[in-house]
Amino acid sequence: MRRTKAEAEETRSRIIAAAERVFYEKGVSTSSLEEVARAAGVTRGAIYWHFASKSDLFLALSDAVPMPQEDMVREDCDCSGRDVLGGLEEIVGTWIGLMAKDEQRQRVLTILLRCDYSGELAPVLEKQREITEDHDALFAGFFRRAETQGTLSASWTPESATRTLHWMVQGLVTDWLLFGRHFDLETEGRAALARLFDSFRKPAAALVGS
Amino acid sequence: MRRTKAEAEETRSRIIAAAERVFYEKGVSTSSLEEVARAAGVTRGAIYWHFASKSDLFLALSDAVPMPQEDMVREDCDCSGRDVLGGLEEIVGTWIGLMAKDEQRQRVLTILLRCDYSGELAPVLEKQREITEDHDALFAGFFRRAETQGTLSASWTPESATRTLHWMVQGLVTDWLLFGRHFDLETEGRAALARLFDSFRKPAAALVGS
DNA sequence: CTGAATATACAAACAGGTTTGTATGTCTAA
DNA sequence: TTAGACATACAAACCTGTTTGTATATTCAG
Repeated sequence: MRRTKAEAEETRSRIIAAAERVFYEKGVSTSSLEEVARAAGVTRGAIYWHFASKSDLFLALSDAVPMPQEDMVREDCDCSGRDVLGGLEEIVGTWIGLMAKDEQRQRVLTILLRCDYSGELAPVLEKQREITEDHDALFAGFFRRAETQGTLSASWTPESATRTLHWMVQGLVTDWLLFGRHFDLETEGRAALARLFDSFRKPAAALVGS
Repeated sequence: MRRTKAEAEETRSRIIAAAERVFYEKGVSTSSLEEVARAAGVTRGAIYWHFASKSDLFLALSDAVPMPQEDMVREDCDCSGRDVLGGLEEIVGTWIGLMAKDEQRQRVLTILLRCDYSGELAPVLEKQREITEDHDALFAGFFRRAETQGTLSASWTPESATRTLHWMVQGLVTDWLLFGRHFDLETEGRAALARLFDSFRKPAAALVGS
């Protein structure tokens, strides 16, 4: 019965994959480790060998997929050039496109959105909060640079712009994931982004009075 | 032990109030009916007399507080006058102010945001979805009227404006409720609304070039 | 290189607590 | 008296965490 290390690692990922399916279909709090085990073709013994508890497994699952800002951070330096706002818009738009295609990420994010964080899962929520803070700090940096450049409209502050952008993207994705993907995420998302960033930008005085 | 009708009705509402406290503190899935009963000063027998099950109690709790659009709908006809966009902004702003003050509503909404809708609670989510749809339809009506009036900026359609407004308000309130009310809801909310509606409105050509 | 010793990677069984739903008892307002 | 409004008691279903068993990889002495 003893498996090789490679095989053990494979059962571990099989368990995570099974948890993804089961949690996605039945919700985290309502599904038992027995169900996950069956879906993975193992017994609860295997799960308890690889993970300390259900919340530990849940944590591993949420770690298995990169969070938004981890994707976006990479692009940070690329667009520090001239058009800061355009660069940020492109970064966010790219991420939305990524989400629209990656079904695994959609499932995991859906699980994270639906689950009840009270009790054992509280630390996961805390982690989410920290991630969000880093995320916002990164965005605020962009807007501050735009402000310095003079390209940010006077009616926005870097902080308010960050928050509004954050809220809109979160609302967009939440709406799409929780309510049955009833619109085209990338198209709608990019269009909404374009309009929002249009309001971020200083009005081009030259074009007025045509 | 037999109570009068008025007393029984009071027991019922005591149970709901207790459920509100317990669910808010411990989360829906992690708290038992025994805990709710203790918090209400009764036994589970009383709960099972008034409610068929835990999800039934949960449903009653979510019905106990009016949902956003039920507040806003009342104001519908008042502002159908001249400044449609200003009227809508005022309606939403008023509702945000209402939320900022009503602690019961804050708790119930927080419970609804945190809980795991998979399984027994699925019908509640469906209800939420329908409410949201009505809500959006109402808002879209405003924007259509604004479009007819010619006050809606050409870069927005009634639908896109509705969605963006929806996402922003939802993001605003979610952020505020789930992450410890770390900013002033009414101030930030009204400011964000003002900026968003500023971008909804047609640019005032007369003011340019001063 | 080889076989014994040991650690691994699970399966299976066990013990225990919790929670749910229900059935029944009981007191009292109507 | 009777039906309503509970309290109490009970049974059954889960689910979790732990323990035990065990076949097999690894490892390491010789």
